Amino acid sequence: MANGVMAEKKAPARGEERANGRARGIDRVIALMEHLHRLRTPTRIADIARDTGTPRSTVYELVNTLVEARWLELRDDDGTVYFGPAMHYYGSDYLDSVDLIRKARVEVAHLAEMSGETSQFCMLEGDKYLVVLNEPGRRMFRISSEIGIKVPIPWTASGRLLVDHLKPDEILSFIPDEDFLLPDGRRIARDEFLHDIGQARENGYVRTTALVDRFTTCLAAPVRDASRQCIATICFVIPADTGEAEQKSMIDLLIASAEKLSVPR
Amino acid sequence: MANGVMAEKKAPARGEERANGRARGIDRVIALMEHLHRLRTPTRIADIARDTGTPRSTVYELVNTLVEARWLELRDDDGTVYFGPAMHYYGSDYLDSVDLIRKARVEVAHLAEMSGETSQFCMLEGDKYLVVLNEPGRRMFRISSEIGIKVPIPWTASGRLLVDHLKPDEILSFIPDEDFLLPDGRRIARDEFLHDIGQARENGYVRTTALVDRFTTCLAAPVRDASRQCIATICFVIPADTGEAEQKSMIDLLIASAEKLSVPR
DNA sequence: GAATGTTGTCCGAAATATCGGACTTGCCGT
DNA sequence: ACGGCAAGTCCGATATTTCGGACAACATTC
Repeated sequence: MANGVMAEKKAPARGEERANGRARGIDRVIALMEHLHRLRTPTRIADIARDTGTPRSTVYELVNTLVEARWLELRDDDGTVYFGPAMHYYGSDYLDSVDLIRKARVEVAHLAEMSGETSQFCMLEGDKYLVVLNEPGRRMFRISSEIGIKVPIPWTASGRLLVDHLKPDEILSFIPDEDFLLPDGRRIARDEFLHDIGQARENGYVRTTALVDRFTTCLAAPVRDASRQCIATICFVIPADTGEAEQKSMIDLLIASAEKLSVPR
Repeated sequence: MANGVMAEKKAPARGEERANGRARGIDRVIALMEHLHRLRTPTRIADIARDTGTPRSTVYELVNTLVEARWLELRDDDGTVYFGPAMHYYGSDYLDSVDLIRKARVEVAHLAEMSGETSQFCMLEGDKYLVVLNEPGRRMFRISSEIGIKVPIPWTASGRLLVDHLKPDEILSFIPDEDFLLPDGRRIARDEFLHDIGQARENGYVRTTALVDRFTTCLAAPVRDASRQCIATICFVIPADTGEAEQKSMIDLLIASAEKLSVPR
């Protein structure tokens, strides 16, 4: 295998499995795009075929079609493909069409510019947390964006705000058990997690340190809808050794921005 | 017709026309997405069917699939569909994967924040100009983004830089005749256009006023590759009555940013 | 330089996705 | 209340797309 890509799941087409291997082109394409998004790197066609369980001849056929439409681009001359400009155009149309996100973009950009630190706008999708907007700061100590990548709720500061409308037992049944296990093997205690959530609601913000990454602190503030439910968060991702005074003033910035995005009380 | 959408072209599937109306699902989907991007507004399914020349039952079937994959979203409860979050995720992956664009994002954001005015990053696609990145200023006097929308080269300030590696006769044969006709019916004189281009190359920037829009001025500076060819531009879109001193300092900002994005001489 | 593996193209067969049209439901104006 | 129109669902037939496998062109290894 010339590329370090591992088969992830031998994705079974999409939706329901079909008895024989045959699938619609559109379902193959959806699987292909999801696969590229998971890998987040230009990928060779043969690897796509293997890892998505799509016949090789079919992938070649579809990739040709998609490259022509600029949904995909051939990269580097090393026979890899990745997303093309059309995805950016359609994605921009989406961002502009959603009121809250359009406003959040201004806030996130402003926060990142003001502070020089990475600022994000996050929401839930199902029982997972994900980054919707990411504005790298001047420091930019994390290069690869994680936009649209699902992450377990307990791994994140924002997650502690996004479930704060649920009762403790609802929270624990909402979040899958395995999501309390951090990537480094540590396990987040359920009662501590619930305690954090109560604390966060009281404070109007949340801070976590060294959760996913040993040297990173996250600061987050809640964006609330008319019913005071937290529908999104806005946050900073900063080095853990940032001074307390600086952190305090960043929290104030966050709360002000979050307030602007929230439906007025 | 309950919606003000006009049939644009009765799009003939994609690629080559097929004798009978039958087409692949993937080609139908590509036509559908391009259609939404052209309209840039949530659209009813029946209208999509009519305007793309796709059978109604087929569109319903495909839209269901795409909504499930979050490529599309049902909007408003008024039965319209538009792009969904997946497009944003894939589009972000694209932006992050292209070196020049990733760097340009920082510059454009910075310029918009500094000046409070709308800043853009533009490139050619075929013989058309298009906006790749758009950061609205605080003023934000133009709401709808035009990201990924093809515009005739002569209509734009940046266009006068993007063709400056061609000889005069090459330029005139590169740009379609009808592209010299402005939306308001005026026609751009070819020799004036060529003169502008020469001037722009000499100055290292270009300014246009009241081209597409009577009250708008555009300032643009060239991003050049190793062979000194202009491969992109970075620009401001400002009210035409902006003071000269302010414009001058904005031009300096532009040139500095464009220089940073260019391959060093 | 033979053996082995990888990339990309091509082709015919068969399984099936697309399509047309019928049908239901709901809305609107008269 | 009624007729006309649009939205959305459903179903069977058939034109077409997917798929497997063969093949050629290169690259890599021993």
